Parts: sequence; C-alpha cells; structure tokens
Amino acid sequence: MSRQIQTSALKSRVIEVALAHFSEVGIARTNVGDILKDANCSVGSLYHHFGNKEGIAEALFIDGVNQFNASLLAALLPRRTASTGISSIVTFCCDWVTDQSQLAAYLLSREIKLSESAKQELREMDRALSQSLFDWFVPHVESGTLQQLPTAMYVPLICGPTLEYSRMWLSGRSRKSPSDVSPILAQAAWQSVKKSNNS
Amino acid sequence: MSRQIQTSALKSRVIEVALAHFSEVGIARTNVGDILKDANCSVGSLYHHFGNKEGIAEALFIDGVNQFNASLLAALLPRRTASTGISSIVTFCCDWVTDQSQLAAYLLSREIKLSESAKQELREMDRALSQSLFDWFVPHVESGTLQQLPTAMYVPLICGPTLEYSRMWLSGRSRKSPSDVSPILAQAAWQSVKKSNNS
DNA sequence: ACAAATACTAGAATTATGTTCTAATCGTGT
DNA sequence: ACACGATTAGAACATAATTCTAGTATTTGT
Repeated sequence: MSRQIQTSALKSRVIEVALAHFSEVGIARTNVGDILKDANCSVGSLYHHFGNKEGIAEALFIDGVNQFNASLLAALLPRRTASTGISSIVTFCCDWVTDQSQLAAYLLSREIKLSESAKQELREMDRALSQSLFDWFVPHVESGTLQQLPTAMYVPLICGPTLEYSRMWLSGRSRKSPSDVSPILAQAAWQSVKKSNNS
Repeated sequence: MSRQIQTSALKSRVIEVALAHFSEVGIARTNVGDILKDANCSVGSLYHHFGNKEGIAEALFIDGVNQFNASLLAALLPRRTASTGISSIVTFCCDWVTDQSQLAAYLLSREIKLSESAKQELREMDRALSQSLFDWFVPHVESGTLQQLPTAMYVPLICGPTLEYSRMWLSGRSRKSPSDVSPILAQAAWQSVKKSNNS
C-alpha cells in the first residue's frame, strides 16, 4: 500500500476515534493511550502526525468545519431568490446538526483553546466562507429584497437562532430536533433580514 | 475572622484567579500549581473545596451563569411593553458581554465537559430562568403583540443572533463590540418574534 | 467553660499520563 | 541498488494532577 494512502487512513482513523472519545468524556478526560489503542496507532506515529493531544482536537475541529462549510455552500449557491436562499441556509444547518449530532456537538461546544496557527487557519476558512456568502447576498441587497446591513451582521442574524437552538437540543435542553423546528427558524431568519416597509 | 467568611473569600479568590489563567491559556494548559500560588491556597484546601481542576472550572461557570441570569431578569422584569422588553433583553446581553468580556468569553466557549451534577444544577437554573422569561412573555402573547411559538423557541430567536455575534466579537472576528451593534440586534429580535400581519 | 466533633489546612509523596527520544523500517526517487 | 526522507515503534522520561496522613482551628452541644 502506498505510503500516502496508509498515512491518511491512519490520520482519519485517529480523528474518528478521537471524536468518539471526546464526545463521550470530553477532551480533558480522554487519554491518548486509549486513542492509540482504538486507532491501532503507535505513540511515535501519533506525535509525528499531530504533535500532541490538542493537535488531534484541532485537526478534528478543522476537518469538521471544512466539511460543514463546503456542504453549506453547495446548498446555498444554486438558490436564485433571497427567501429560498435564506431558507436553504437555515434548513441545511438544522439538518446537518440533526444528522451529524456528534460532530456538531463537538464543533459547537468549542471545548478547546485553539493554537495560534489553528486560529489562523480557521480565520482564513471563515473569511472565505463569509466572502462567498456575501457575494451571494449582494445582488439581493441591491435589488431591495434584503436589508442593507453591516457585513458582519448577516451570519449572526440568519444562523444565530438556529445555532443557539442546536446547542439547546444537543445539550438535552429541548426535545424537538433542529430539523423538526427548521420551518420556524427559517421563517424567523427571513423576517430579520428581509427588507420591510414598516418599522 | 469567622471560618465561613475566610473560606468563601478563599473560594472567590481561587475562582477569580482561575478565570484569569483559563482566559489566558485555556483550562487544559493552566496548571493548578499556578492557581494555588496566585490565590495563596494550599493543595489540600483547593482539593477540599473543589475536588479537582474541573471542579474549579465548574464552580466558575455556575457562578458566572448565576450572575448573568440574575442581572438579566432584573433588566427585563420592570419593562411593561413587549417591544421594550425584548429590546432590554438584547441590549442587556450586549452590554454584559462587552463589559465582562473575559467572563463572557469563558461562558460562551463552553471549554469544559460538565459533570453530571453540574449539568443537573445548570439545567435547574436554566429551567428557572426560562420559566421567569416565559411568565413575562405570556401576557404579550395573549394580547396579540407577540407571536405564539413553542416555548423553547423564544430564547433562541431573541438571543441567538446576539450570542452568535458576541462569539464572533470575542474571538476577534469582528471589530464593533456587541454594545455598538445592539440597536440592530434588538430590532432584528423584535422582527422575529413580533406578531405580524403579512407572511 | 470544656470536650468532642467537624471543617478545614498543609505539604510531602504518589500516580497518572502526556510527551520525548533513539533506533529501526519502509517507500520513493535517482 | 542505493540513499534519503518520511514514518513507525515503544521504552524511558518528566510534568503536573491528585491522594494521603497528619495537624490545626472553629463550631456545637452539654
């Protein structure tokens, strides 16, 4: 088997196993020995590839965010109207969280203080996503269907309620899954960013 | 000095010192030795009062949530109209986060996997707050100024964007403080829960 | 006021576990 | 085939969390 494939398989295995352990007992309480054992990985390999325990947590985090961002854009970009676009964002988030609840819980409960380099990388990813989203918004703002707002406000307004509800659900504070309530969340998101006549 | 006072002073000191360290380098990387030193506390005392490092983190968390909840209710309850009430919630959150950014960052980035007992305690606190908020909402729903929604939706809709924006600001992803943008957030919150005629 | 019980403090000793280090191995390009 | 770098291996190490035993103060009951 080629080195590259073998190596990336090992990394995926470690990340997958790590998510399971982190989810069960938290990062602090999982010991790398257990990850090693479950992922069939030697101490040397693990530290070669990830540097330390935080490195595993960071790789998992970045991996998850990448997945999420890519899928979100894929869901949004084909939409042509402002209201279907906003709705697709919210619905996608709800379904993703409901579907991948373990990974979602990990990403939403930023259980880790990221290193500067990881922060850097994430900032760049965030910038790229924000840019794509903003590019999609612009025409609808110009055509007068979306409110003109400071750039930084769109994401919180549209996704804030959904993410907050997701946190509630993931931590057992509500029964109905985000998917179950996505129509309400989509409607509310639309109300908060659509252009309205009255105040 | 009475034992009680001395003891609670020690605990406060530990919690305060812990917040400083946790904020600077994260929970995982702060060592209890440093907390001990800075809080003038012996190993024995610390473990007697907090059990372990996580116990400190939990006490800090619960303490912070208590403070926040109490102040929030104090800001909301005197309000008489639906729109001033919603606005006061959002504005209070923004100002609190802006003002106590270190504690806010700690609470919002749930850097810890809470123990079952802490979860229990927090769930109870959350239930109490939700109940108070809901009691305040009910009359305005009945009078037709607020939308009728599932109970669990009000908090995410009203606070979601604010909390999400706060996270962005706290992690350096936006320049303007929550207080700076609170009018926009308050307006959006109102749009998403007020009773409207059109769809 | 005294005794007993309890709550708390102290810090040395222990243990757990994350990480380093040296050596070996395996692909890959020349 | 050779050599180089990337990767694997796991024993050894070091750090830092936690336990433990003993001692001290405070409160409580009589």
